Amino acid sequence: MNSIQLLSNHQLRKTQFRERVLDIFLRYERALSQKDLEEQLHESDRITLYRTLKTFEEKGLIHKAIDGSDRLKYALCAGHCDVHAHHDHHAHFHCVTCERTFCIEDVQAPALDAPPGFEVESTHVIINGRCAECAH
Amino acid sequence: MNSIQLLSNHQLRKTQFRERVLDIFLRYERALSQKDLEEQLHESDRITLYRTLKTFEEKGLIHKAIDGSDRLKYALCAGHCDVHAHHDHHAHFHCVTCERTFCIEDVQAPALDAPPGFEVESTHVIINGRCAECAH
DNA sequence: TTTTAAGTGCAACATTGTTGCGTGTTGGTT
DNA sequence: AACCAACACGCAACAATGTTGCACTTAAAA
Repeated sequence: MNSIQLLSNHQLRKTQFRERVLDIFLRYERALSQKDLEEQLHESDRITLYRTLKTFEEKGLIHKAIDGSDRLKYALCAGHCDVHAHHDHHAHFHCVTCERTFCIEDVQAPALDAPPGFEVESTHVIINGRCAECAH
Repeated sequence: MNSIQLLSNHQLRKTQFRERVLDIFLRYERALSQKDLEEQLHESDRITLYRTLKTFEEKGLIHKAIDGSDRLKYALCAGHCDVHAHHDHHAHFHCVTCERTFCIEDVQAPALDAPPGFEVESTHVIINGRCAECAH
């Protein structure tokens, strides 16, 4: 999957900026904050990036990666999300040392007993700890 | 448990402001954002509140309630947390309609297989959905 | 009651989130 | 190939939130 395919699959216009952003996601394969992206995109407009991420999220290319850090992060969707719904049910591993966040596809959300009357829509699992590089 | 006991149990000076903040937590029994608190505390200093919450969190009176919303929230700890460590392993239910967040003590974090070399420190479970009041 | 370590409140600044608007670009249509 | 309308971009501006420094006040220990 390349950035141009991703854009056309999601009814988005192909622009140089969007391709650059998607290429970074494809290259790093982990959740990235806006700041992470700005560091990779030499010369980029903060607002354009903000709106680009928002659009990508709405169209189902990327999803918010809740990791418990203060900073909002995004990660590429596995592939079958679209403008109607996201289907990412994996866990996010957040390294407390290097602050990087990884998607862990294997972990499923637990079966749960919500209180009576509560309607469950989606669940997220966040794991805090130290990644392989920071652990030793 | 009242606010004065909570403060002395955690080696914190008893001040009027801290008592007011704790009373709100005791009254509402759910996770509250700084803005929620400001609305209850008529006349309060934003910075003092910010530092008060930070201190409470460090001393183990309250914990960050990660709920996937943009706003950081805090909730009272169950009781056995202190300056050394937090021991809150419950789930947080975040209502997508009214934005309120509830601690769900019954749900445990799932057993998990972190990738090789990753050290797990803590896990969080977030449930998004609609609370009893907003569901019907 | 005195002392001092801690808490409070104001000012100031940094960072991030968000919107409006004029200009440039894309992709479909003529 | 040229045109056009919708969309995307980039700048300005503002809002909300996070954070620190400092002077003044207060809690609690001596």
